[in-house]
Amino acid sequence: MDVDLRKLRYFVAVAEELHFGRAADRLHIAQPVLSRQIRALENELRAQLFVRTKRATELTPAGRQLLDDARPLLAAADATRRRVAQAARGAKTFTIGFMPGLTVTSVVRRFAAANPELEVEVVRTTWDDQVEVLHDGRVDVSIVRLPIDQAGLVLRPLFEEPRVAMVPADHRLAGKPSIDITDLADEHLLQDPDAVPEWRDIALELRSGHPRAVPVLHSVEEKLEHVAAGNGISIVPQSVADFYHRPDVSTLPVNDLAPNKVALAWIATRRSRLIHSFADLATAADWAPRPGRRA
Amino acid sequence: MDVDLRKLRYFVAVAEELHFGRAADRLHIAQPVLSRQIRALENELRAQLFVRTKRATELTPAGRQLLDDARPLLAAADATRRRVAQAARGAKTFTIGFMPGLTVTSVVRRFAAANPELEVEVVRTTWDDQVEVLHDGRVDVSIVRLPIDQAGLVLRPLFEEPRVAMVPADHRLAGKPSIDITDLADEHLLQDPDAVPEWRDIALELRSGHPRAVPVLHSVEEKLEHVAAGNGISIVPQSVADFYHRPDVSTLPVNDLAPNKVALAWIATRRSRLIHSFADLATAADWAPRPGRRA
DNA sequence: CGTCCATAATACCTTCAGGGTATTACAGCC
DNA sequence: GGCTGTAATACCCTGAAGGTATTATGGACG
Repeated sequence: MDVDLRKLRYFVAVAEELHFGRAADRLHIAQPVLSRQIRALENELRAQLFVRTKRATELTPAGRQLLDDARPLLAAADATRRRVAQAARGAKTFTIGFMPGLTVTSVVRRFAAANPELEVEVVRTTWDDQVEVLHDGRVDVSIVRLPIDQAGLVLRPLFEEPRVAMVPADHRLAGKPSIDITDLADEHLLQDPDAVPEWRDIALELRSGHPRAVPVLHSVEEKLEHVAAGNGISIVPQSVADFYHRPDVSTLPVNDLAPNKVALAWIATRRSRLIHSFADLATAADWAPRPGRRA
Repeated sequence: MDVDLRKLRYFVAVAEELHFGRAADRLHIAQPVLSRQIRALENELRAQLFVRTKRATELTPAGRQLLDDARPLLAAADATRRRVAQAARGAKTFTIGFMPGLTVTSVVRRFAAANPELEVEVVRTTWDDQVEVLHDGRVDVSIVRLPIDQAGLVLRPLFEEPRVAMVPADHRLAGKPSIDITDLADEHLLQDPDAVPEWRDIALELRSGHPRAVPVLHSVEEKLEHVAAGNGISIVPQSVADFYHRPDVSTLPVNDLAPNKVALAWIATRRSRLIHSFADLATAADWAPRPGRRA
């Protein structure tokens, strides 16, 4: 009658690997078991999920539909476990995620004061997991930097802030009062080009057909390390530049760069007095960037 | 590792019945099995879900949290099954729910014309299931009458329409050009008083402390049957009155009655080109009530 | 106060799903 | 034609989920 979440997890692994053997390794089970479980799932759902040719494994339309649905479903199940565990621990906690550079202390302090029975936690997120932490229940609300995948979320805009370029201190542009985005056309950007469409559209290295590889960087610190080492430049929100200041990296205001939008996000299916009261506090708060250390 | 949806369903049954025996009956399993499964669930989650005194069964805080999460989770699982089954059937269908009185044909026709590869279905909903059909995947979008439980949904307002009173044709007020809500203070209303707060706040029968029972009515037709039989009166949106017209029931415009709001709703976690294109069509459509047959 | 009743838990059995290993079937490649 | 990579098949074993019979226990009641 009910789908089995274990089988769903198996299915997602196979759908992502498109290879039974590798998926089985990832799941730490034997390959024949996985084959059998997927077969069973297909029977239960009365739907073929994969086309297995001897040489390749592909998703059917039904499989694609299931993959779309299975991921949020599994995330919701994880979130449920987390929330129950927390409720059982007795101590009611409320966890707030936030992206680097954002200063949440004042809002958090006011929220904690208004809810003294609550244990209020904060979690620093990254680009990769700022949405994930919401879906899997690690945080109750998260202060995110747009753009994000908004599916299943409620967003409340908080403020906008300019974005600036971070270059090595000995860079030819370092020290200029401001630059145009076109000045960066022949630079190497240490992040996903889509995050800065203004640069992507003019970048020489992308037009040359030989884009340089972008290392996978999960934190601002790592990114700055690469900038300082002269491996490239980076575009970050003003507050990030202010917060993660280091002498061997210079900050440059850039004209014609759309500001970064910051919003509060939470799961649309959840309805909680606490979430709404936090949202109201956050909306009312003064998010003006603190005076930068650069000044 | 993963929670078992079967156990979750069992849990919900027990949480709703607060009685292992009755819950077991409802689930068509033996009571000891149910006791054991709930125990197992409690162990897996490392959380006590019920306090079992010899005489009563109560939810713990963790149990309440789980109940809140389990219901949408199970609904999402159902919806997944439905959508996969549909995708497997090959014929891509798009299903639109709508409440009584609403005329969706023109929008549906235009949507079907714009998506000829699609099989477009319509489903009439009721007050009870207009939200449920969205959560369990029976429809892709639904045209709902507010107020509804908006958790997990995206709403797009479409239009508003006045509400009118339906009374027996031989009622003392029948035939009046219009009445005030106060004229109905000593009438019996055949619906949930909270649906018409203007009446609830003045109703004599509610102030007397001896409210008459409201029969459980699932369709407009049943409601009108009761009205015609003289068992009470009913407040409905104008378009419902126009559509379900019968000679032994009269329609009365009522002053000081907030209009009924109609909106398009869909599941917040879903992101589909089709849903958005339907939403745009629906927003652009002319929803002005058709000329009533009463005229 | 003893008996009965209602209710959940315990004991014990049976079946079958899910895990494992060994092996086979089959397509492509050298 | 043998070799390799890949999924499926065959077969076994364990444990979870279902069932029935019974027990423990607190409340109701004569």
